[in-house]
Amino acid sequence: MNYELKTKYAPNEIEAKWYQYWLDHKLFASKPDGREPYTIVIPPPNVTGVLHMGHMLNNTIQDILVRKARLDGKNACWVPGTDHASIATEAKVVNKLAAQGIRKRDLTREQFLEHAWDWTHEHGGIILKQLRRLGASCDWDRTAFTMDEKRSESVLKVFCDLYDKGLIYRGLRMVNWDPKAQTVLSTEEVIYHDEKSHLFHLKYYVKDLKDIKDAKDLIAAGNVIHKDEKGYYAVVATTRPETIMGDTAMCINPKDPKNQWLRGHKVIVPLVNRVIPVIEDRYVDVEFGTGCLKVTPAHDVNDYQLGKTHNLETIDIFNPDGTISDQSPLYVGMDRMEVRKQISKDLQEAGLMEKIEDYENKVGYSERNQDTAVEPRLCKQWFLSMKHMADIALPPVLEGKIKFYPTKYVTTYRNWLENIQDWCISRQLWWGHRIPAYFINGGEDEEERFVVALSKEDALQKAQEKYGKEITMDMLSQDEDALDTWFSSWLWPISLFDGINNPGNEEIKYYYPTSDLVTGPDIIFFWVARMIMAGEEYLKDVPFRNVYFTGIVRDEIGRKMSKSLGNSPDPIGLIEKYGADGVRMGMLLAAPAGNDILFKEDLCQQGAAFCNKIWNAFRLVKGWEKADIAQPEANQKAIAWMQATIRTAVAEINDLYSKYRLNEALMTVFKLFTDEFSGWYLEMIKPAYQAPIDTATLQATLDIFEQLMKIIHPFMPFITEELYQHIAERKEGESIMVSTLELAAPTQADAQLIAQFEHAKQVISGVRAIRQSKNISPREPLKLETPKGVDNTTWADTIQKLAGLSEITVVEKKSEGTQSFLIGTEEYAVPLGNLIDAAAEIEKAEAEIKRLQGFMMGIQKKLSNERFVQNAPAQVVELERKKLADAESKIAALQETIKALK
RNA sequence: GGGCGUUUAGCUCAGCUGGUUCAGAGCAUCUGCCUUACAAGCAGAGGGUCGGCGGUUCGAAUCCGUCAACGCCCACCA
Repeated sequence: MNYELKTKYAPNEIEAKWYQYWLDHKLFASKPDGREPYTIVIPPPNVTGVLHMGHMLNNTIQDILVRKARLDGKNACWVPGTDHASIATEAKVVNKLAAQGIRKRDLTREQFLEHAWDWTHEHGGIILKQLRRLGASCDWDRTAFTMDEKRSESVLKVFCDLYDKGLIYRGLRMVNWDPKAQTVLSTEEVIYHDEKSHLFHLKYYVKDLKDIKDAKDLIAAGNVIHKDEKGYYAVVATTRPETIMGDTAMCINPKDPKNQWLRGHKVIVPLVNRVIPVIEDRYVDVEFGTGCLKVTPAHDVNDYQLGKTHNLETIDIFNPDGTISDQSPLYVGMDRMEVRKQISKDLQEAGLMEKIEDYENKVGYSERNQDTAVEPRLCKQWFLSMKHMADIALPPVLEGKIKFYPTKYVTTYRNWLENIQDWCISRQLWWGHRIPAYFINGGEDEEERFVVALSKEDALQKAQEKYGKEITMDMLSQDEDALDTWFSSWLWPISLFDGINNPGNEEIKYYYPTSDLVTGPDIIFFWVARMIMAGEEYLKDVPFRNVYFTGIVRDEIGRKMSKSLGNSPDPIGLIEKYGADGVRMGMLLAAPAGNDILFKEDLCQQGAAFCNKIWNAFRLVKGWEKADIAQPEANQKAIAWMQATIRTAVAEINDLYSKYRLNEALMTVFKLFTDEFSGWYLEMIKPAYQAPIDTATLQATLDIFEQLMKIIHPFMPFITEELYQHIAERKEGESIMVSTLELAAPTQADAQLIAQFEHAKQVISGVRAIRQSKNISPREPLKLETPKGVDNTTWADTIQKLAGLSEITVVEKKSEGTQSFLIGTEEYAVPLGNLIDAAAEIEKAEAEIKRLQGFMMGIQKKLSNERFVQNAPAQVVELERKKLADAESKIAALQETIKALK
């Protein structure tokens, strides 16, 4: 074993080497067996995406959990894959084609899909390659894609099944339209932003109203009547003047005293000159604006409702791309946003604008495409009825069959499910799963005549059964639309194990339900909730037992990381700079469970420093010469203490894992290695310069080191593998990854041992503090006087070694010329002769006495309070008395010191 | 407009069902050390009226009320 250990840890080659080793030996692979399964399905990233910091955090956490499960002896299976991300990917392909001068509309569906697949093959999976750099221990042989054969088949089967169950229907609804992508979106895909805009007050002249005879009475009754030289008019406040071409009514509240005078009249739409009725509906808010609402049934959800109840005409004035259609008498072909500016001008010039106010309102944008406002649009789409889904998805979360971390998301989940709307699942896109519905061409109602079937052959059969034998294959044409991406993602935990196509197969039985899902709270509705629905619907069981919601990765001043801000570091660059282990630690240190993470690059530096620490600790141990000499008792004790410390820390770490408090677990691991092992243990057993170490201690230390590597391994897989391989001779294919760590639970004796050594640490630190304050070199030996009546022997050798003492003596009374320190009420003294600065010491002692006196006063006050003594538990009262007594004896000791100094 | 969450050291956060000298950790800061594993290090030190106010209690960072600031989610008010 001739490994060369350099003084600095160099992660790059080591990481590449071990990742390849793991791959070569298929150490990430999982097959069903007798062990307990531990399953995670990756939240599939967009197939053509690149790794960003959010992925780094998310996948680091998953890898930690998976590696920990392996070390715990479970059969861990982490299934990777990618999502076809229909809108995002289609947009990318459209843009790429546009750059080449090709327009989507000039291509056939088949031609376009060919381009899309080319793009997917070219860029697809880059992100999965990047995950390998991070150390992700996915079972790559299982890599799936939401549009591969098995997943596609699953999606179509589920669609047909839900249609047959009557849960999927096709209907005309007011939906959210993205004019740029030219597709509908589900309500969840619309993000609302506050926007500074204007409230335009438009004049709608009242038709054929020359004079109001009882105007005085009306005004007295509270009416607000507008009139100018051109006649009487109503004022309508709107943020969207460009939609007036679609106005088919004006609405007032029947109870609104201001607008009683308008009842039964007709008004004239400004510029358009269309005559529309004044209708009455209690929906209208009397307080808003003038209480007059323009009604545009084709372009507003509420107006659509009004249109339905009042039987109004619907005029769709927009083309799918957001330009004005020829249904409008004006501005045909102009973009809606341009029209808003233009019509505002035109209205003002025509004297039809009463005023313009500044106004802040919310405007919906596509979640995928944040520069184009979503347009409400009336069209026919496919929907999944959600009532049933909500009913089956709510109980498992409320009853705790699925646990959310942090738990606050249970409320969010519940609120959403209790107010759920039907899910619009069709998209006017080509990149995706094409809806398996076939329309029967010909006839007036061809839009209404369709069948849903897995294949065209099945469709024909169904069509003939439903509509008659005269239907032929030629008459069938498949729906042009594709399904919402999430309609495939929601099956992910099932379809990865082929549970739809092949129900009850060995894999789905073994791996499902999966164990943990690690994802962001932003997709709780899109994905998490819907997976629960699909799981309950198709397997009658939850898809996962725990959901850990990570925070959003922000920069150090709290801004969300984004491409446009340029505040997102390149993850691969970070890995190259600090090593994957360093970056993993850096990410996690900043990631308190359930909070957003404020990422700072220094944290990676801290991670890299920890690697170096581990590396050098190993160099030390590896450099020792062993000799066949007796094991000193102090070493035996040190080993026992270190083992007790490890058992205790591991118990704590396991508890933190179980609560997904991984950052705290990592911190505990870090302190265990840095402080306890490197800072104390190694110093305790370290042989004198060039002296050999006894075999027993060396072996025990290597064993401890190996345990520590296993404890650290989930967090830092690479360096721990490297050192695991150095610690002992390993066979080809052996790996820390598939080793196990079995430790007994900490005992009472462990706790005692640890407490005992904590005391010894305080003695050592006390002496060191004196050295520091007196500027005494650590190499200059000192003496220590310890009080009688305490255990001065157990750790005497160690104290002597680490505090640099030549002797420890037990004294009745400390000698002259010493500087002392207190541990509890015990006084320890270091003889320093003329190094003592009496005046300074006295001053310090007096200050401490003063502090203690104040402390005592507080306690005395408490104790003299009868109600405290009567009501507080005896233990608490007793404790206060002890505090008082302790403080008293401390003061006595200090006074003694002062006296001696004088 | 509704709901949820946060507020503890310069920064990021722990402090469970009120009571162990309970005010903590890591980082940062300051001081001293190139002590042959590590200066990517070691040793030591300083630093907070626990967001404000009020209440419950013998006792509150912890429970209750209220106010403030910040953040998130949901909602059809033009």
